[in-house]
Amino acid sequence: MKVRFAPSPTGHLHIGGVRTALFNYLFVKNQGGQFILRIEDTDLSRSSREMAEEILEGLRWLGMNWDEGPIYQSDHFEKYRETAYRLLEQGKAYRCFCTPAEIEARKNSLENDGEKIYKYDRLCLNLTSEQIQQKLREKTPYVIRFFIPTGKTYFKDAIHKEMETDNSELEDFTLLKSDNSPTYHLSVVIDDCDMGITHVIRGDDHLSNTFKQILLFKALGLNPPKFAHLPLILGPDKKKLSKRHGETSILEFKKNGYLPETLVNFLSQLSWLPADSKKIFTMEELVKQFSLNKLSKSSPVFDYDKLRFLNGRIIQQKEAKDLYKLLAETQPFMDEYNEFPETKKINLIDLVKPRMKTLADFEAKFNIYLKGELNYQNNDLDKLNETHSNTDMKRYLKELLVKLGNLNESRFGSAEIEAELRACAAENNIDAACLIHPARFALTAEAVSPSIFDVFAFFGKEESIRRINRFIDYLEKNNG
RNA sequence: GGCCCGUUCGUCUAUCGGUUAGGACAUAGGAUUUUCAAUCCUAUAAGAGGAGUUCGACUCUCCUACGGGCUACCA
Repeated sequence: MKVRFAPSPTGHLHIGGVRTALFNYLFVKNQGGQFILRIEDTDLSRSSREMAEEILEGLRWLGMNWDEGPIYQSDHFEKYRETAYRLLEQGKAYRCFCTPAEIEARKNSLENDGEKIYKYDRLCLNLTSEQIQQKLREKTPYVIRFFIPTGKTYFKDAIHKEMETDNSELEDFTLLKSDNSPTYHLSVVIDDCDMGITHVIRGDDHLSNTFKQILLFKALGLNPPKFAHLPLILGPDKKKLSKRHGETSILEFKKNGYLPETLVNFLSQLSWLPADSKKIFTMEELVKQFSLNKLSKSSPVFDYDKLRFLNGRIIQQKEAKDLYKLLAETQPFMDEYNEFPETKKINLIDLVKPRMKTLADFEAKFNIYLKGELNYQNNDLDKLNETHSNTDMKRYLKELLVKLGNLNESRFGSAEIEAELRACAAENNIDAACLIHPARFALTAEAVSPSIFDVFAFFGKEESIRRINRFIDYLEKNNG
């Protein structure tokens, strides 16, 4: 068995394309076959090598390694041309000298039986050989059109079941453009055949095209592969998710701090439900249980909430040292922390990771915990003031400083600090919260943090005291 | 306009003629906690509408509505 993922490098690799690649991958690995990567760059003017590279990078990042390729269609132009001319000689295709403008005009104006014409009217099919020779001598540009035979075309789609159309619905589509380059239909059919593709798994947007391609396969005396058309992913607005939806390039997700496992798990749950909806699966586990006929036919909507949820869960499950590596690889802000010891950074990651939804979320924490960028003027302080006056905070924090001062640097651990703090609260006849909340804000300038005692321990005695004093100074300078 | 595909909680989905229509995300409440997150518990919430077939339909058929796709010398 062989499948291919065949993106065209005319834009970024978007999430829909990734899903198509993933389902191809899961299917063929489950079957023990090969996954081939083919770059459909027949439209030279719109394709670029940079985009192709980006597609490869995206697939690699997600862990979908291909067994063959990348194969570039632009390397096979000669073959496509030959095939088109062979069909021409066999009378299965014909030259068309009409310009796009002429065809457009006829489609718009001509009506027979009050019906609007929506197909090419086969004007050039009736050209005599003299007329054709004349046009060729005049060097009139032409395209080669496929002649759609009469009859009906059937195929069985793995997801949509039986498909059928009357060939009269189909247009004599172009095989070879006037610049001698092939159209998509020609190149896919030839390549799918040459590469021995057994299953074509692609988006629903190709469902109608399939009839044309089957006719082409048959005209060439070839057996069409099996087809499976995946429902298209919709954006939150229920429109097809595509480049139009903004930053949907897969690498954008990487940049924004999503993990490959997140995308793979999330995407695998679109149109399919891997056994346990609670579990996070590895690629291997997904491969094991994948089956094409368990896919749903309807279009799923892309849900960012769920994506974030999954990403947060996966971050939590990761070891801090692995997260450190991932951060270093994907998040440029990490460069600003080169002078900090690695163990310190890993400790911080361990401390804050339960609250992180994306790798990018770590940046704010690094700022606060390592760089010490404390901006006291924020809403959190206002909220804090609702229950803790500045005067009280100052007083209690000073008491706390005394207690902390008694602690030996070597005994500055979470449990010891908690004991000291609670003792301090008891002596002053106040709730521990009256110390904890101001302390949290003094250390982080935030109302939310990991366990405050762990935060103390992370900073160590010296830095903890420094930060508290800094906050006290701030309070003294601002409204006493 | 024509042809095609689709339609179960707000979202992703389970069910493959007989279920109190299940789970997950989100939302709300509770437990826990120093805060938040996490975790655990609970709640809210669905078969587009209409005909048929059947003892019985979310499941099969048809119609309508809605959504999407295709209708290029783009893929």
